[in-house]
Amino acid sequence: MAYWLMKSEPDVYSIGDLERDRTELWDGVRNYQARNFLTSMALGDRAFFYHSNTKPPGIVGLMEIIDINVVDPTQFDAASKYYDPKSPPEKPRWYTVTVGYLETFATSITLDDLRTAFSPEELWVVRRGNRLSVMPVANAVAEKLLTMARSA
DNA sequence: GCCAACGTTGGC
DNA sequence: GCCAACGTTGGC
Repeated sequence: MAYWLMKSEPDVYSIGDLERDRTELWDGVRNYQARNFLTSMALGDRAFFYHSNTKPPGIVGLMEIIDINVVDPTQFDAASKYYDPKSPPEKPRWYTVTVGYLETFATSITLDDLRTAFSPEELWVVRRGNRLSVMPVANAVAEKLLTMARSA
């Protein structure tokens, strides 16, 4: 089982929204590196939910990957802000996953906490200028994150 | 294929 | 609201 980190702005979609909805199709990723990580995911993988563009940014909960290789429907929706007119319907450009809610951490792990605990090499989200919205998390790092989340 | 212009992300 | 980082686009 692999671990990942997935970002969302809480004003757009938050861990509270996922707790209410229970499952969610993770649409709108329009970056090839992030998409390649999405298509690398396996059923049962876990993903840390990261709140970006908020105060304070940080990891707020845990999700499970419950469906994989899902064609992102918003790429064909002309009314969507994620519409991609260059994506051929017979060979869609953008794939994603469906996530399921697992837990909201009693205390979120802020970006400051992450910088204290991990190097930029260990955890990509603490890299300067990092804009990737989906990234892998090494198992050893994931286990430490879970310990941090549950010992607070 | 290069690279300047542009747009977006996301911390602060 | 600002701006650094950086991916994408498009002219050549």
